[in-house]
Amino acid sequence: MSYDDSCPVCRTAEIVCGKWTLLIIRDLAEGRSRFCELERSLKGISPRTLSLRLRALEEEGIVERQTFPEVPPRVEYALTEKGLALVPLIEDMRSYGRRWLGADGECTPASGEAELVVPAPPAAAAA
Amino acid sequence: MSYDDSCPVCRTAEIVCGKWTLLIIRDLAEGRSRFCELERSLKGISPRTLSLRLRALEEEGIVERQTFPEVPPRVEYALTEKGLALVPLIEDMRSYGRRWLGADGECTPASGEAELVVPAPPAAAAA
DNA sequence: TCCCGGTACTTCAGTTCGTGAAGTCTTGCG
DNA sequence: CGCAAGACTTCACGAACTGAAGTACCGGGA
Repeated sequence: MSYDDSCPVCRTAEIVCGKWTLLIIRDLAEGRSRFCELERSLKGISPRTLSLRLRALEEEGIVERQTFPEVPPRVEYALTEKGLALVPLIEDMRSYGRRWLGADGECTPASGEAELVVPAPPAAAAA
Repeated sequence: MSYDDSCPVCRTAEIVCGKWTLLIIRDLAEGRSRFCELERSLKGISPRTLSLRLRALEEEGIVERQTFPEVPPRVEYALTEKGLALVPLIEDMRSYGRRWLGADGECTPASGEAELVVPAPPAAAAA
């Protein structure tokens, strides 16, 4: 891919810059998820791309895959520690999008967001 | 591109996920730069891609382009405020790369890094 | 005089990446 | 039987990215 391997920004860019990759991680940051849930949440992704991304992310050790031997087979994906470490990146993107791109949708169930980021807003800021 | 427009993460992903885009911003975060400097620093980028990215980034209001009517014509690119707001993202990527991908190179002239983060080195450093 | 080098690109042909639609495999249900 | 669910593959096509080459400009050296 011709990026410079010794540069940490390049290395991260390589992982992160496939189309949909960051969005998959954003979804998984909310909790473990199944293939078809991701497919539904990432409206517009092709199953081929989702499959490819998930596989690559698994190889990188960013997501973990767990198969259940049920009868429509069930597979769940979750972030590893290495994957969780990307969440601050996502949060930066979220605030950037809100501040500079005028995007204010939730796009994720809003459940995890508070947990993940805000430790405890100092009540003073509001006043 | 089929991303969800109301989602801030998606919107940012759209901007940021072209190959090289983040690296261009990383370079520009070190200070204004010319086309051929970027070309040299981003070893392996094709001039076409660089040109395309720079143009797109300009349209987005992330970089500013300034032309000097000199005799080999000179063009300089710099981050706007909207572009500078992406620097924390780059810094997250840098620490992620260092911590989780074992990449410890500098990849940028090392000059800017300190400038950007440290407000003013105590005069003792020079002596 | 003619060619060279530097800068900022554009054009071209070819490869890789991502897409939508459709197909695969398994078993439970009506 | 035939469809449904779930997790994918396969296929053919278009978009993105690539390397090599070309364009336009002019000053300077052989």
